[in-house]
Amino acid sequence: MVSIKDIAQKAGVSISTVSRTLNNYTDVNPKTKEKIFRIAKELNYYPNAVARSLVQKKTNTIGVFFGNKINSGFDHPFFQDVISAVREVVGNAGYDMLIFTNQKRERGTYTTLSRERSVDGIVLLLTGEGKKRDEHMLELQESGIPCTAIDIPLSGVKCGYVESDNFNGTRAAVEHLISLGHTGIAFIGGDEISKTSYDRLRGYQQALMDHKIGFDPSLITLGYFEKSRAAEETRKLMERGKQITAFIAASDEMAIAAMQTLNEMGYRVPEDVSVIGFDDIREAVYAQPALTTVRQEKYKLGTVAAEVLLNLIDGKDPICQHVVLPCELIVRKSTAICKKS
Amino acid sequence: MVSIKDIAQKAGVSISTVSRTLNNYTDVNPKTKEKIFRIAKELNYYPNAVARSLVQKKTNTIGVFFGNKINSGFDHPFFQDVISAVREVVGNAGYDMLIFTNQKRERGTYTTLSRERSVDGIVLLLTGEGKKRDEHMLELQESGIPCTAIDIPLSGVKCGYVESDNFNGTRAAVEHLISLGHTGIAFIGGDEISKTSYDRLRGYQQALMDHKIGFDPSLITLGYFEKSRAAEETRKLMERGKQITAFIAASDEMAIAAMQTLNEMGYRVPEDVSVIGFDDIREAVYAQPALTTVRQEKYKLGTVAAEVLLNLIDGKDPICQHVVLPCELIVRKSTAICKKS
DNA sequence: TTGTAGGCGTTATCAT
DNA sequence: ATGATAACGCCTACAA
Repeated sequence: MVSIKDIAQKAGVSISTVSRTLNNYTDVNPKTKEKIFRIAKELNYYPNAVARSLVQKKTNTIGVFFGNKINSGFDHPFFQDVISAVREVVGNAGYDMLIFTNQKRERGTYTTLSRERSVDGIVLLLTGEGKKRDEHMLELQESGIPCTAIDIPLSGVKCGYVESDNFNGTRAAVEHLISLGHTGIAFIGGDEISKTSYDRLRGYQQALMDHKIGFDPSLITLGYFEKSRAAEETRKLMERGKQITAFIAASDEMAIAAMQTLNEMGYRVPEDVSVIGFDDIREAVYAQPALTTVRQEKYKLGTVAAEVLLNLIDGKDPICQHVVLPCELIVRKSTAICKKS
Repeated sequence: MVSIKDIAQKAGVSISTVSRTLNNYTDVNPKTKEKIFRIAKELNYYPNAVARSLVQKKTNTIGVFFGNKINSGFDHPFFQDVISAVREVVGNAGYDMLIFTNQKRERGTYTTLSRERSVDGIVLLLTGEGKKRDEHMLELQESGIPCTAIDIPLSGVKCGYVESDNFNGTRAAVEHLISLGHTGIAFIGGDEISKTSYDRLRGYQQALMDHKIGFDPSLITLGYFEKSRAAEETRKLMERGKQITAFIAASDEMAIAAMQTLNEMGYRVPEDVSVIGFDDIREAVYAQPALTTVRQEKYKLGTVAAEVLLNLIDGKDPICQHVVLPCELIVRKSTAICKKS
């Protein structure tokens, strides 16, 4: 490995002169400057980012935490667009992305791992249990490490988070069903720990109340964003003999699972039962029938999360950042007029 | 930031003793050992990976290069599974993953960027032009940096590459069509620079020759793995009035584009024209009709690429590594018996 | 304009 | 069993 020391030696100058030259300082004699650049090229020199980071305390690296479970991170249909957007934004700002994948660490928390690696900021892309606001999350918030998350309410001077307007999202979904004459609307929620799940449930309840329908608690269930759970809950609900003519699920994957289950049970979608999802993942278009759903602006979520993070790093916005992006109801073929009404 | 120096001071020992303790050296007094661990915890100490890397010349980091264009890397339906597998394997081996996203570097080649970051090894996940064996690729091969690629024939002591058996893949696809009575089989290839494209074309030609059908060069065209190009070529081919009863495309995305175009032109798939793709991406299942295709073991490709890389890093396999994985023909609904035969 | 020297946090090689 | 001390490659006052 060739270092600035080698260049200095060959050029007959000190290493500080080389360093200044390579970093485009102005106070360097044009002649020596040129000489140094020439030798650097001859020797095929490239700077050592590790050494530089050690002294500058800046790695030009954004850390990314995915959940460790399957169907999270790269596998997750929702995060694919998000991470792609993050990549674009931080890349243009001069950062590389470090994905924390090392499994050989026992004591690792978001904070310790980030500090060990000296990343300049981090993005949290977590699902399910990972979203719980546990001690690790609290530690992170107090750490002072610039961080942004999708869908996780982080508070702290160097924290930000971005989410969709989940409340009005499901609300619009319910309104759509009501306008089609539905009143027996079941809800397959997410979990009991995430704000996302909570807000979607609230939107559902609000819409029903707005229209004086009132909600039957027995029509509300949890699918934990898993296909199998959603399928199971769908079956249970239908077998209970309630007057259900429509389903709203807190994710497209669960909605698709619900449609499949309904099909297996002999119900036709949307003739017998309407179904609405949430997210608008790619599969939604290809589903049979094409899924009516609430679209999240996934790419935008990632873009904003990255931009907020960059601001946090640059110290531009010391206040807590919370951005809510609008959703859009995408009507496809899985919803129709309620016949029983 | 608390360092081993601080611990040493508080414990009344030298920094070397602290270092030894923290790295679980045996030759350290149990008492002082315990004391140091206690203080380390009190002070909330965590090691600085950057400093360690500087002296050890090992970063425990695998670099990943995606193409910079859209529809590559995270966006690419093919690479999603591949990268997910890579992540799994290198993570279990104790590595984190650095995605090279920084766009603020002009002079960056695979080699210089990798050296700057001192990554221990790299994975190349490139598409289209990125796969060209240009000077950057040659530089990398001679660099001695452990690297593996998907679909790019790398040669060099520290290089490996993994690919599917593309030749026999398209060959099986053609055989399937021939068994259905087709003889007018058009081929929408990839590009003229990648080995992948070349092998798939060869497989197509071989199968035709094996069955004494002979191939009409005018039925062979290039779609460059782009939907729009594939659609255009499909239209051109059909309008030329040749006796085409089936298409084979070098990717599912192109095959789906071909199906759409055929539909627009008034042909029914598979009744009038059969279509086969390559890859078996998720969309293939949802396509209308569901696409018959040649499946690549995407997850396996990533697993093997990562494993080969780890061996290369550990110096276990100094010889050039080239792994070819079998493909499997997945027959769905886009192929049917040829009526005109 | 250039050189000297100290330090970033860690590991590693010697002694002791 | 423990402590000096010298790297690792780079940056940055400060001095000249």
